[in-house]
Amino acid sequence: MRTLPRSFYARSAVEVARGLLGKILQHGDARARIVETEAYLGTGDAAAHSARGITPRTRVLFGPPGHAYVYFIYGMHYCLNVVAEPEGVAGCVLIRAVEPLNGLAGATEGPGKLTSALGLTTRFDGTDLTRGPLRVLAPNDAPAIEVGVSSRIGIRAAVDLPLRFFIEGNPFVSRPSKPR
DNA sequence: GCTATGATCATA
DNA sequence: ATGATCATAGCA
Repeated sequence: MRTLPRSFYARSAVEVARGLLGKILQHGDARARIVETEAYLGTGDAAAHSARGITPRTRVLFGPPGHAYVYFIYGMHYCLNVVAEPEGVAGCVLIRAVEPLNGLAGATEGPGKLTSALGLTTRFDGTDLTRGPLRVLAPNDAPAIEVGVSSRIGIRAAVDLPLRFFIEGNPFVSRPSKPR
């Protein structure tokens, strides 16, 4: 299996979100298939962390693509994102659900759950996904995938934008069809 | 410095 | 509907 090159990430958040479906998320020996993602745009997206400019937390969103953006939320959960767009342009993809392949304990459907199962914390914030222990790989035998689209989950702003992507029919998708 | 709030999840 | 539980951001 081949590690995705940085050029894969240097595209729009929407393209990266779709492209990430079916790819393999690897942390050490643990591997899982990405089955659900959400795109967050750098500009014109009130729901994105980057919407109000660069802060110490969001600076990685404006940096080079192919890096991890991990943040802590609700006092309990970590969320894993992948930085997209060329350097200088904000934009990221939230990994919402993965399908466990090996070396994984616990549920992985839902952003808080998968980071818990993979052992991801803010320690991985800003790490390079093209090298190091946390990577995204392209499977050798890419199965045919039907991509479903819906509005994003768990946000207040820009609820109507169709920026959530998932593998149609995959049982590990956190929410089968259209949310509220 | 202080405080409101949130890209969640499990439970009732 | 609510609670667990805390980093971040915005303001003073």
